[in-house]
Amino acid sequence: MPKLGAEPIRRAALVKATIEMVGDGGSLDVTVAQIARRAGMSSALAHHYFGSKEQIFLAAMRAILSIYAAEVRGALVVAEGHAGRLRAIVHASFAPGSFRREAIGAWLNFYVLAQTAPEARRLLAVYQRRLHSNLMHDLKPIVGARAGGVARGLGALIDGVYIRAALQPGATDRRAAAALVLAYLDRELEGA
Amino acid sequence: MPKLGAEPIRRAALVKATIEMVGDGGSLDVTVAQIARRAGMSSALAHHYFGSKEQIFLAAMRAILSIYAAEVRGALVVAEGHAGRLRAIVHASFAPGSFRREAIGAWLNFYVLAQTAPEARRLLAVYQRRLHSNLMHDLKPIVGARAGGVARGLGALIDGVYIRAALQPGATDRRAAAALVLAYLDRELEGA
DNA sequence: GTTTTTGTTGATTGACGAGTCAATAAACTT
DNA sequence: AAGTTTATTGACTCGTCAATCAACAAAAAC
Repeated sequence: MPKLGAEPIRRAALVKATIEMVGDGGSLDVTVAQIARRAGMSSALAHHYFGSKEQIFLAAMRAILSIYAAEVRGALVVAEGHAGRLRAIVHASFAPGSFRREAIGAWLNFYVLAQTAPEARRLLAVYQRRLHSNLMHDLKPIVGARAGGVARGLGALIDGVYIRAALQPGATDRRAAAALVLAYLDRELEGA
Repeated sequence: MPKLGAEPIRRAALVKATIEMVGDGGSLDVTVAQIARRAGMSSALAHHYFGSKEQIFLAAMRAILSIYAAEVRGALVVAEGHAGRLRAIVHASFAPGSFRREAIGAWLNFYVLAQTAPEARRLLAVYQRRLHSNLMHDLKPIVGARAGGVARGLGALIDGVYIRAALQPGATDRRAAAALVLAYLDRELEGA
């Protein structure tokens, strides 16, 4: 059966399966065997490619974060003006690629992982810093000294909407979620 | 050693230890033995009083929610006017009783628990509904039709601030957190 | 065509942890 | 004083799961 060049395919399959299982199951208590089974291989193979369960989780987290980062980059290139760029960042947070049931569920669980696994914490910190600096870049010219507070508010609000979405499976409307955050943004930009 | 009437003391000690361990450790992966040890008893006794680990967690969650509920009630009796009551609700969310490191950490983890344990989900739903209806009660007279959106925004923002606080141990200022949410509220109430 | 590299798994190990149980002891009841 | 209820634990069971290993298979390299 050994088709050569299997490694990247296997890794990707495991990452995908991990996100699905963690997101759907709503818990980090998934066994390597379950993940491997879903990805169509033995648990031994999963260990072979990733070395440990933690590495599998971290890879899944990296995947989610990089999808999100790509979404933001993509949205920013076509956006115009400071306000437009800020809206683009918000929109990216609720783009179909990131705002799916499993991804949201996985996200919440990775938050928890970040409390114990230093590497997960680091990844999350990178994401948060990048989001913050992206926001600041376009907020400062518009709202000046208030930029810091607004950026923190936006970040917290996005996370809050996410966490709530994770708990209302199905009842979560992407557009409504985005609209809520955009309303906050517009209000803060009023008269600027 | 058997002092009679130990049950309530033991239960309380276990609940306290659970919140501390889950909050500090940042994970639901604490063993009953660890919790019991911290509470100064054997794991067998913990099982004797609670029956299962899940019941211990649920009791801890109930304790956190009831502290919060009491905080809100207390704040509401002295508040005056719709806007004052809304501010009181926000303040209660960041009162020293609830906004402590372990409590915040535990909170985040109970969110995760709610994804898998139906009873935990129910408790959380009760809290969210109560918060929402409290907010609506005083928002409707001021902002009318916009009340629903504002209430959802406030709820999400509070949760978001909490989740971020859970990840920045130490770096979390209670007042700053409250101020952020209050700023949002004030902005929504502007001109009303 | 043999050796090496890559892919793959079943079986096993070793640890850990939830929940049970039997036994012990102090206090309360009668 | 005998019996009952409450408190308490050490030792044990039983299951689960991450990680390892030995072995097998196919492709590549030599």
